[in-house]
Amino acid sequence: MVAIAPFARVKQYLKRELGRGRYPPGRRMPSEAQLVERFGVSRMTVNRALRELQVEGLIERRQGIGTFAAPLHRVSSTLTIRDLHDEITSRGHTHQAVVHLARREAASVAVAERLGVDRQAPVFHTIIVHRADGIAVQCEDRYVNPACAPDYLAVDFTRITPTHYLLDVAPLWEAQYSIEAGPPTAREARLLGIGRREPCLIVLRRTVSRSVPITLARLVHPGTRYLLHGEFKP
Amino acid sequence: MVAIAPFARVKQYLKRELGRGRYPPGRRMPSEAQLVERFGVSRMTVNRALRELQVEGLIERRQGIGTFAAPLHRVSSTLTIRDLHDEITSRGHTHQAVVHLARREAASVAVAERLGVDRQAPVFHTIIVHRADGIAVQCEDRYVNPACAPDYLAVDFTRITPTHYLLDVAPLWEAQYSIEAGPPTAREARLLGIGRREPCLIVLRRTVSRSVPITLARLVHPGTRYLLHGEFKP
DNA sequence: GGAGACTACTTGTCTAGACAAGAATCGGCA
DNA sequence: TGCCGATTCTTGTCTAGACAAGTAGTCTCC
Repeated sequence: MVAIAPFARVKQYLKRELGRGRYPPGRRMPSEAQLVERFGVSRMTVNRALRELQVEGLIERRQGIGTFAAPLHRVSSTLTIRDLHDEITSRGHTHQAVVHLARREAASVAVAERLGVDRQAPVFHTIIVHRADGIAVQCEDRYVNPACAPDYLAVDFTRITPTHYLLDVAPLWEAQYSIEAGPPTAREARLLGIGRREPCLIVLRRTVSRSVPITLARLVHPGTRYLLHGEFKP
Repeated sequence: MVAIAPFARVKQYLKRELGRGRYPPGRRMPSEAQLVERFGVSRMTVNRALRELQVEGLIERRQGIGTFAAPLHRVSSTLTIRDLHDEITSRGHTHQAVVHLARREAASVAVAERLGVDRQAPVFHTIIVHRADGIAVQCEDRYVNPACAPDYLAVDFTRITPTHYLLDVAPLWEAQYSIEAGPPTAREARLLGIGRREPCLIVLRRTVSRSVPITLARLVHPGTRYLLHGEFKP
């Protein structure tokens, strides 16, 4: 396809017009029929262009009403969370994991509730510090539901990260996460080799597969040694 | 459409099989022709299902070769950054903005470089503290390229947030951002009414519209009063 | 043995037409 | 006036067929 595909041409045109401010948020955009006529393509082609723009959040469509420029006052981008091992090694650094705890425990009330198990039921608990070129960049404190990964404790976490292993065991999942800044706990500060008052980026993540909670993770990164970054591209 | 649409049925089936681990990463998946036969639908319908799964990152497709289960060792979600005003008021809180600085300045070397203007060229600089129910939740330190928004300083920022205004002036843009934890500057601590050692969530954002840098922003949130949250849904 | 043509299979895309369903408008009728 | 149905416009979806283009294997001919 040396020339640009028709559906892409329609898309490009509409994007450019949106970028020029021709369609401010809420303004009605051309209907499919109008675009069919203007570009001399079939309706399916126009429909695909519009559907993709809708997925990208640039327009809103309502059956029976029409197509409208989306209010761009929220902007979204895909945030990719990669396996930490990949992330470190792909930048040419060496990754090393030190296991400080890996055992079966009785679930506390808070853990039991969020992990969907009974109070005092056995759960797996690991604490692993990840280092890039010898420098501690993450303290990973994780609880795992044994029902989902019965062999979790047998994994050699110096070679396979928990994230990686859990993705193999439970391929598709959903997760809720929050990102905040805060101080490390005393133990985390000691394991990371930082001061107790040093600001840390703390990610809390709860992972669910087919309605069954799999794992709770608290990922603590020393603020000066780690940052999330990303890019928006409408 | 009371019954589920055919393309969604195909999608759902493949998602379920992926979730059950039937197609581990890299495994070949059924071809379009096979799915057409199995579901008794047209190829366009199957194609749409597969295309959407591809966009969601669940499968990889290569022309001439076939369709394959994607390696799920990176997981992505859409991170939505909303206008702070919307975010606060939509939760039933009141939003208040206090302008602490709004003036024209000569660009420093660092600002000039990142904003794509000459050194010492005039740029706009605003410092605004945003409060939710009277509590400071963000200190917004922003530089704006005058070429993109000549009337920037005339805006009443107690009523319209800079983000909102800039989105109106330059509708479509790209942004790079980074999120880290760190201490506030002395001035930020004073403006936010927090201690100098209190951990803060710091977002740095650079926004570009059609290759022209628009604005640089440093958004500082007291760690205990703000958190980003989100959700992955494959 | 090697090179090139041929074939089969894959995904990528487009077309013209069709029906369904949601929403607004207009006309007629009580 | 007020209500109800018909019409029209919109998006949502599906179909059957078509051609293009990338890949891999096979077959033939030199």
